[in-house]
Formats: sequence, C-alpha cells, structure tokens
Amino acid sequence: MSASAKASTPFDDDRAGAIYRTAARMIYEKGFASTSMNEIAEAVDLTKPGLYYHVKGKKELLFAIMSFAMDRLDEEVVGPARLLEDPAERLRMIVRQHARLLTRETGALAILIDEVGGLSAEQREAITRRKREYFDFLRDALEALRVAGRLRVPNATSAAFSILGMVMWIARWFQPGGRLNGEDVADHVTETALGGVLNPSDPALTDSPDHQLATESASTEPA
Amino acid sequence: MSASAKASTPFDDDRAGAIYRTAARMIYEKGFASTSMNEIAEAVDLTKPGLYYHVKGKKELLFAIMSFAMDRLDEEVVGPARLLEDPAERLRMIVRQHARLLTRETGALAILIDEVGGLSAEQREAITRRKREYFDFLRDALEALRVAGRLRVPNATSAAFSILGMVMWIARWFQPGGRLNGEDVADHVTETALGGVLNPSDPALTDSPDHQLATESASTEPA
DNA sequence: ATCACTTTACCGACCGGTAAGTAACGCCGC
DNA sequence: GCGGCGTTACTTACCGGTCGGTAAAGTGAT
Repeated sequence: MSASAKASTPFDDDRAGAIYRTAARMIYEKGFASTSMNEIAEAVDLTKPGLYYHVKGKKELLFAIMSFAMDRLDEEVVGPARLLEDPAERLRMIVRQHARLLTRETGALAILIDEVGGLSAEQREAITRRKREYFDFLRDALEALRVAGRLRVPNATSAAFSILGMVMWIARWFQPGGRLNGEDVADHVTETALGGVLNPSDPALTDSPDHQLATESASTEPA
Repeated sequence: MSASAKASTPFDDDRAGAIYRTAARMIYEKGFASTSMNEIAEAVDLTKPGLYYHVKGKKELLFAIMSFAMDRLDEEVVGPARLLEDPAERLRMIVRQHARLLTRETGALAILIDEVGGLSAEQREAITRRKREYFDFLRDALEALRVAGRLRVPNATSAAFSILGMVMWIARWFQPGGRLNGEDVADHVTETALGGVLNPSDPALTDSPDHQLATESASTEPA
C-alpha cells in the first residue's frame, strides 16, 4: 500500500533524485556522522543494499550533494552577479541571491558546506577550492570598493567574512512557515550587509526603495 | 631541580580541566559525533575507562563544555553590557565582547553551541533556554533602538540574527596566528554590525575613533 | 534469457559503556 | 615501624549494539 495512487512499482520520476534530496535534508537536520545509511535507505523506502545499488558510498553521496549545492551557488548567485559592473551593485546581487537561495528550498545547501570533514582528501580539496573561488568573488567586489574609497571598514577580507556569516546564518534560524517570509528576510539581510560595509553616502545604499513599515518579529530558535 | 622535568607521577594541576579543554578542542575540530571517547582518552594519555573515571558519559561531557561556554558568555558579554543604558552602546558592547571572546582562546566556545543534537532532551532544553535568553538580550537592545527610530532596518529580530551570524562566523575563519589580530577583527566586525543596523546619523556610529589605516588581508579558508 | 533492481544474511571494525582488578598513597591504631 | 585499610586513579578485558559495506540469491518486466 503506497501513499495514494500508483501501487507497487509506480512511475518513479527519478529514484536517484529522491535519494539525494532526502539524504541532503537528513544530513542537514542531524549531521553527516549521525545519519546512517540505514536511516537514509528507510527514508526512501529501501533497504540498505538497495540504496547501495544507487550510490557508491557514503562519502560519494555527501560529495555529490555538496557539489550540487556549489552548482546552485554558481548558477544562481555568481552567474547573475557577474553581469554587473559596479562593485556595489554586484555585491548587492551576491548577497541578495545567496540569501534568497537559502530561504527557498532546503537550506541544506548551506549547512552541508561545513560537513567537509566527512569527505576524502581529494573530495575535500575539490570542495574547498570551489568555496575559495566563491569567497574570492565576494572579496574582490569588496576590495574594488575599498580602493575606490567606498568602504566604511578598513579591510575587505574581514568584511567578506562578516557578510558571508550573516548570510550563511540564515539557514540556522529561518523557517519557511514562520512570521517572516523568505523574500523579506533576504531584503533585510541585504540591507544590513550593504549598510555594514559601505560608506553611508554611497549611491548604492540610497537607491533602495521602501523600508519604512515593519514586519514585526520572527519565527524560530536563536542559534 | 624540581621546576622542570618531573618524571612518572608529576604534579598534575587538574586532570579534569585538561580533559574538558582537550575534548572541547577536538569536538570543535571534528564534530561531536565523529569524536570518540577513545580518541579523547588517548589525547589526554588515558585509556577509555580511565577517562570514564573522570566523566560520567559522553553527553555529560558535552553538556559540561557547553554550559561552561554559556557561563563565559554571561560573564564576559552580558555582564558588562548590562551596565550600559543607551541601547546602541549596549549593542556595541555585546558585539565587541562576544567577538573578542571568540578570537581569544579556543573558539570552541562558539562551535559547540550548535552541537545540541548530541545532548539528552533535558540537557538540550537547558542549553536552548540559555541561548534564547542571550538572544533576547541582544534583540531587546535592537528593539529599543527600533522604537526610538534609530534603526535603518525594519525588523529587530532579523537584525539580531544577522548580527549573531556575523559574530559567530568568526570562529570559522579567524586563526590566532594569521595576518589579522583578534582585537582588529573584533573592531571590524563591531563596526560592520553597528553600521548595518543603525541609522547613518546615529551618534553611536560617529564617536568611534580611528579606522582609516587598513590592516591588509587575512588568514584562512573561506567557509 | 537478460537486465534493472531489491532482498536476506552477513562481515569486520568500532562505538559508548562497564566489571573487575591493581598500583600508589595517606592515615590509623598499636 | 609497621600492618591494615580506604581512597584515588587508573588498567585489562569485555559487553551488546551499530556502523559502512558486501555476497549472493531472488524478482518482475521486457
């Protein structure tokens, strides 16, 4: 007896996709080391060897999920931001798109970023290199602003880390069903990030539209 | 004579303290679930049962470490900040002291905060309650600023989470031996946090002294 | 008959935790 | 001064359970 219609061997869209999505959510919720292959298998209605027919091993599963997450980052954040020439506008795009990505679907994307300990040496190196490229993309925008005298803080690197932390943290507290919706949160964080590093007089700050009406308090646990 | 060598049975200052500090560092580096009691025991030159003579169990060890971390937060952040009446000055003190605490000694203090999954239900509740109290302390300062019309963002809660993320993230990238020293990082992050949420005209922003000379780029991996 | 897929049964390694024994030390009565 | 004794701080040996992973035998559709 399966869920509603489609008994026995339904028309499984793609079993592999379900496995990766389910595993991503579970690892995001409980941590990589505390999530067993048995639990993942049961969650997708398989036995463990049934799961091993589809995936090569636990490390490969994690690596595939993290690679997928980095793909999304490249496509939805770096891609659009690269088109903008003004470093402040580019910075705004990076922060906003990254924040929106974290509020939409999963959030697993972000948390998985710091499960690098579960990877093999080569896998870890590959992921770390992609993360570093992304970080440099962000820092370069800030460095360009610094040499143009548009930063209110003296150091582009610590500014980049601060912004990254602010954005990444969204995955820890934002809940899709809460009082704040994802788009509002992305807007607030973007405004806070830009205001934190840019000179108050910067044109990239004043062109933002309405933010006078409050949305009241939010949703979930602290940290 | 007696000062240096001391063979066989030295004069062990406090073995328990060494256990907790070592365990904190290891759990911070590898994660709670991936750190075995055997490894902790070996790191302090004991066998596993020898370790169990000093600690009741793995959960209790984690709980003790996290409680200690929260104690430090209360003493060194909340304590001093409570003395300040102006909410902006209080906010500045919270951010700065928390940032300094993360740059000095370990950083384990922060990372351990999100290993709550390893605790029992009652332990988790106790830690979560303390975290919530701390978060509310931070949010209340921001809410006071909001009703006074001094915030440039509409929501105190999302502002509090953004600041918290920015600060917590320090533990992931800052390295004591790197190009930036801890005090500078704490200053930069404080400046970024305050600038991110306060109106540009706020007196709490302009009274900060020198930040004209850059300290150049930083140390470690992205995230 | 073949192939995609899933099952039952099992492996060695390691997990958190414990039972039982012991070496070293301080302290007591005598 | 010394034998007995409790306490501290460990040790060796071992427990049941779970981990990631696999061998081999089906199973149903084509």
